[in-house]
Amino acid sequence: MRRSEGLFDMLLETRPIFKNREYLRPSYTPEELPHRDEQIHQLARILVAPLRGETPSNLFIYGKTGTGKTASVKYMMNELKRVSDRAPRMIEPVYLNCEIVNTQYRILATLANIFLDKLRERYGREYVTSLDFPESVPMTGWPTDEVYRCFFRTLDHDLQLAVIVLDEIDRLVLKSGDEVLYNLTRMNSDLMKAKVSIVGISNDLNFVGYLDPRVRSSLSEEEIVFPPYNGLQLKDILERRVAMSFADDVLGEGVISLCAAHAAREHGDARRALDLLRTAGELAERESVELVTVAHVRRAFEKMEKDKMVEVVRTLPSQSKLVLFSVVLLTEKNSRKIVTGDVYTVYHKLCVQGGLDVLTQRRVSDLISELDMLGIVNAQIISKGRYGRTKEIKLSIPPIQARAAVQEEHPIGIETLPIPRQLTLV
DNA sequence: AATCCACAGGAAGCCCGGGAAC
DNA sequence: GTTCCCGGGCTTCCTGTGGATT
Repeated sequence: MRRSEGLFDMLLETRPIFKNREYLRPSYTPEELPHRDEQIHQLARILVAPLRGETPSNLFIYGKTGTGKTASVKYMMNELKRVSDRAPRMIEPVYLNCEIVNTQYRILATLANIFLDKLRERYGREYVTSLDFPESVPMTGWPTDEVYRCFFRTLDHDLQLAVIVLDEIDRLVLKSGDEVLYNLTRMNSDLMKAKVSIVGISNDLNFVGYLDPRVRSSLSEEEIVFPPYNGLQLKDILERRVAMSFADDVLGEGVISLCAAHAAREHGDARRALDLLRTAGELAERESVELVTVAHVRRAFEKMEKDKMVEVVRTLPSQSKLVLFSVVLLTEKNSRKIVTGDVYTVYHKLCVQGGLDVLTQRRVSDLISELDMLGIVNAQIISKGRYGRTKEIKLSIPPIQARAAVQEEHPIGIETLPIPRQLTLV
């Protein structure tokens, strides 16, 4: 390269890989949803009721991650909103993600605030205040029934239908039980003007089993299942997005197929396929080459797996890190099976060495289960007959990676973990 | 068949921090 | 400031359990 050229010249000379990478991000809601016609049809059939003035049935949607559930529902929400002026009553679709809004209180408070805002939009601030409505419901502090009453009153002020979409509803029930759902489904019998319709979205197919029978029957009046995409469908989806997001002729032979194949293996997750494609493109871009190859896809796959894990471990609370580190040490030290008792012994030692609080074995056992759920370790309950019942724990990630992630620099203000270079085991 | 190990994991309750209202 | 409420992390106490051993 000629020295006289500036720093950016080379980068500018190479053709860009992307036309617009936004279309590959999970935040983008596509305008058309290929291979989901049947599901969208069902959705429409159920949600058409409010346009005729009836209350639509409550609805349950199942499907693994990345099968287009959220996208389809958001699409339907837009459509509902668009045609709602033709309906006999106002239709207000509301979307809540229960991963974030995950307690009864928070759900009710969020809903109350949303509908308070809508009320003010319609009638003006002064009128609403004059009716003795609060400015807003605080995100903590009130008794829950007070929040419920506030939401109820706000909602019932107008002739309207609230279509409440609860995404990742399984998270909510797992964490806080089904009391909210019971209250929400029961509302209709008390509301004078307004009506409520619940749309629950769940990744977990067995989820209804956990529900109170009363909630179950009223919530799953209608059900729609989103099956995973197969390899061909994924390929088709990718091709459509590629046309929008990548420059022409920058994808090498087999790139799309490989992305689709990877995702098909992971229960047909379209989101992952798109992420993979984008990351592969970004790797190629960083190398300033003009062609994305299957090698880029392979490296993108490895990178994503590793990033995901490092991030999870890095953000672990320090006690969990210590438990994980105990497993790492045991894995490095010996080949025999690691059980809860071993981990606790090492963990205890680390705590004493570092002058940290020592948690009880009961709690550590829970922490191990959490690590298991995060996919960092694999904990299986085994029975050794006379020698008890315990969890056999294996690292699911290479010990070197785990060690590096645990030992990563801590943010300022958090105490350093007492991680020794060498540990003498008992 | 009875025993017994080494825990699993449920239930209840404590403590603390944070926010709101009084 | 005090009081109330909520949620999260944790402990204490407890009952349950698969299967080798007695």
